Amino acid sequence: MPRYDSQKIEAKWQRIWRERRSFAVSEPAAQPKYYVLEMFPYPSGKLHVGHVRNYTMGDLVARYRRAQGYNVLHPMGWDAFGLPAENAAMAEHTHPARWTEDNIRTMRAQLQRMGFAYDWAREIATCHPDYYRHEQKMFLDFLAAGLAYRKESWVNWDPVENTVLANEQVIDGRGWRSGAIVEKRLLSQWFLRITAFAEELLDAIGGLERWPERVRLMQENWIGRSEGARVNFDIAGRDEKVEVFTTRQDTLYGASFLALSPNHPLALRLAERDPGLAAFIAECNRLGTSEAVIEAAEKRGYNTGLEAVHPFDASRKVPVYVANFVLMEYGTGAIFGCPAHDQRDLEFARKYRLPVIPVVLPPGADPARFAIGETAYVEDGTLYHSDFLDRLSVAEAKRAAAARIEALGRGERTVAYRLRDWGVSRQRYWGCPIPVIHCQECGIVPVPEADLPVRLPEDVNFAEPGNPLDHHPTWKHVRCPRCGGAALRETDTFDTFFESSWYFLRFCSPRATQAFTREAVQYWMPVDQYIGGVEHAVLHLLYSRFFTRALKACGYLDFDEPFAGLFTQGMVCHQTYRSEDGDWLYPDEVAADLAGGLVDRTGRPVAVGRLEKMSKSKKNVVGLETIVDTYGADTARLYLLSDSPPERDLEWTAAGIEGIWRYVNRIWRMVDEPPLPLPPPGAPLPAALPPEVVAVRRAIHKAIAAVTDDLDKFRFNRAVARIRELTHALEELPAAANGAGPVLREGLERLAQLLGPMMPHLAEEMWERLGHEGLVADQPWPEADPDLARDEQVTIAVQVNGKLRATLELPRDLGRDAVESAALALPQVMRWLDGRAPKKVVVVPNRVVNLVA
RNA sequence: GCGGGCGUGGCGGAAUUGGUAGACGCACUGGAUUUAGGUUCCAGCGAUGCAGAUCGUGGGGGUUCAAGUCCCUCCGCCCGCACCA
Repeated sequence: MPRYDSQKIEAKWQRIWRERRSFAVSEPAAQPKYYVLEMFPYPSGKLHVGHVRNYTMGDLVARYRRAQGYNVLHPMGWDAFGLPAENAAMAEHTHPARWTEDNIRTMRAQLQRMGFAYDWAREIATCHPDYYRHEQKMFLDFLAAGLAYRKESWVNWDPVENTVLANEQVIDGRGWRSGAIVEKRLLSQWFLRITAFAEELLDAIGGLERWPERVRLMQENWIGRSEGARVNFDIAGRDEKVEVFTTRQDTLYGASFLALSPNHPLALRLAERDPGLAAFIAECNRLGTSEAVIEAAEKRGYNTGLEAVHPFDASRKVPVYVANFVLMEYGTGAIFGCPAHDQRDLEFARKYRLPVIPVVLPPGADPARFAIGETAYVEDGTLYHSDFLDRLSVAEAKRAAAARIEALGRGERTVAYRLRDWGVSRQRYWGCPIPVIHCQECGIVPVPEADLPVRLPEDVNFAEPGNPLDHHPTWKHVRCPRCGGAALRETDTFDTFFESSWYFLRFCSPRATQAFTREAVQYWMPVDQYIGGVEHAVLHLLYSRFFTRALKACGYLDFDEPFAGLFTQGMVCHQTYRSEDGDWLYPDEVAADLAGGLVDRTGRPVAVGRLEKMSKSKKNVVGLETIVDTYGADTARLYLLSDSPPERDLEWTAAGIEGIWRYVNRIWRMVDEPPLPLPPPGAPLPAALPPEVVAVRRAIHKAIAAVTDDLDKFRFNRAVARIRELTHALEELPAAANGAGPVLREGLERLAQLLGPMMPHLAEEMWERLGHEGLVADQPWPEADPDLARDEQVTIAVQVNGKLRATLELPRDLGRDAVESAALALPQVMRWLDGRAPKKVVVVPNRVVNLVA
């Protein structure tokens, strides 16, 4: 039996699409626009099957919307700056640019072999000066608008690599690559003022209707809005104030201490004359900021000896501590402690024997006997021991206390956010240079626009540790653009999230001399359907939302939200294997022995590990080449779309891909050697068809309706199941019946169209074999005939006392009485009713009839 | 700790949103074709039972003519955030 020659056929259609420029788009067009985008990849080397799931989904959406008549923008590019290129440069003695270009070439070819309908004329790579020059300009505009600034801040510092690490790059307190214990270090860094948009970013989440609930919640939590008050405490005997932030101003009468962050300005000043405090602060700073370190660290404080005066009652004074758990970055870097109503404050108070004063009485509790034990009371209740707040609820007391604070001029209501400004400086070579110059005389001087781009030097040395830009012999030495004196370039580069925060705009006019043209962005944006991994829920997706607003503030564009619809796809997983020595093995290094056990190439037993996300480190990857060479791109694509719902993880198995391959060949046989002669294209259907042929036509139109609905709702696995049902129906078409040929033609044509977004090469080949001239990709999406898509006969479940006893085949929309009498006439029903008349009859039209005896 | 999600055959999953539980597929079993394997075709495939039938969607309880779906409660797994004042 001839097999489907995927290699030949796929290459043929890829060539035809390319020659016809089938997927090139321009704006404006008469049709409505649709922008589909998959999160662009980092060119890390080679793609494996795990990488292409979201591209397959994006391509499905692009081709489907195109068939529906939209002018579809579906671009692809490369998020090309990043640390792995530098690591490779060091390990393999190559240049990051070269390594990156090589990977891009490989991965581009891989994507092209998958047959994705990208407009390759719009391809971009963020490491090219033609791309990054625009973000240097944006940065200068942000700087002028006060949205970028430089400040000293505490960062994770890797003492071996000599660079700042992001929080994500610190694992168990150690650098992810060097394994060195990460230090806190105070460094001057560039920041983007994302907090200026905190409120707006939070409020607008409500309007992101086509975003997953999960992602919206994660962003909400990340921004972390808290309403409260800033309150000033006077320091007794000094002309000094400490401002604290609190959300529990209602519990001020329960205050028993103040705590300052180790990096609070007052703490630092006190430390100058208090060696004990200085030592305590130094120790706090030695500890990293990672989760594990924080978890292990006990709550510790240092009593400064100062006393703070209660804002409502000058006769009350509380001690002032410096405490390791108070964050300088949140609120004001100082808190007041109310141990009775905050668990952390309670633990601190118990340790340092500070008073625990309950001021909120739980409902029904006896004020004379209520006491705090091991657990702080954080629920609602009635205020007591609190002067003017007595007898108020927590909410009322918050309002009253805030009003009093404001009336006394001791503070004000305020809102605090968890969100911090985005530190964008990295001590790295393979990134976009930050376009500023440091001049002894003039301070920080922006690089004049005429001098952009600030290009990376090509002759760099990775042998020395640290930032190659910094120890490059000449690059950083420049003249100050303002005074002309000797000055130094900024040698930090941008965080690579900078590039990905606006690439979707560049795709709209990728060859424009400016970052993007207003017209193109006006036409294409926002992205109608964005597809990517949930791991970017708060990073890239939040940064991009911020960037869009920042660009709007600088006059670049006129909208706020970049992504109207977001879909987060699940990962592709695969079994892991380990050799006797504990080394990971690739799936193709593992074979079954005669007894059915698994062995490696030397015949030694192999341990089967957990099902895990495909990753190079665990070697549980299946190369894209292997699969495409053996089965073709379409088979891989259909596998990635079938079985698992797109948002859930998918397990890749050899048996699964074999199953899809069998199905591909089954479809292929139907067009290669049709079981009955097909009339020429466009031949009309006979007027009168026998019922069994009409049934097949119904199956065709039901499939069209169901698949269309499923694709609209991102239920790709179900759409595949519907298409397989259609395949069955066509196979069962009675060959001898009148009209069988024309109906088979109709069925195969629709099948080709429905498969088009999923298996585009097979679909084109089918279309051609069916005698059509043009491309199936250029055909409009089929429409279901509503009369055929709806059944004329329906199966009605007949229940007696809620249990299924029989089914009835009846005409659709038959009257209640007729359904009831048909049910009552059934012998099984008569038996179960045992001659009695039902007490109650429930008829659900076209579904069920329930007879209650 | 806080927030969210999930739990259906041996497995991935479906169930018109309260109306025939298990679509579609994987694996498996039997048969046909084949020298054989593979492919292909036919049949079977939740559990118990010879059968009529009974039970069955993590456990328990409830609402309803009717519950995988709604409510309460417990159990288990997964993800995110986490000294945030």
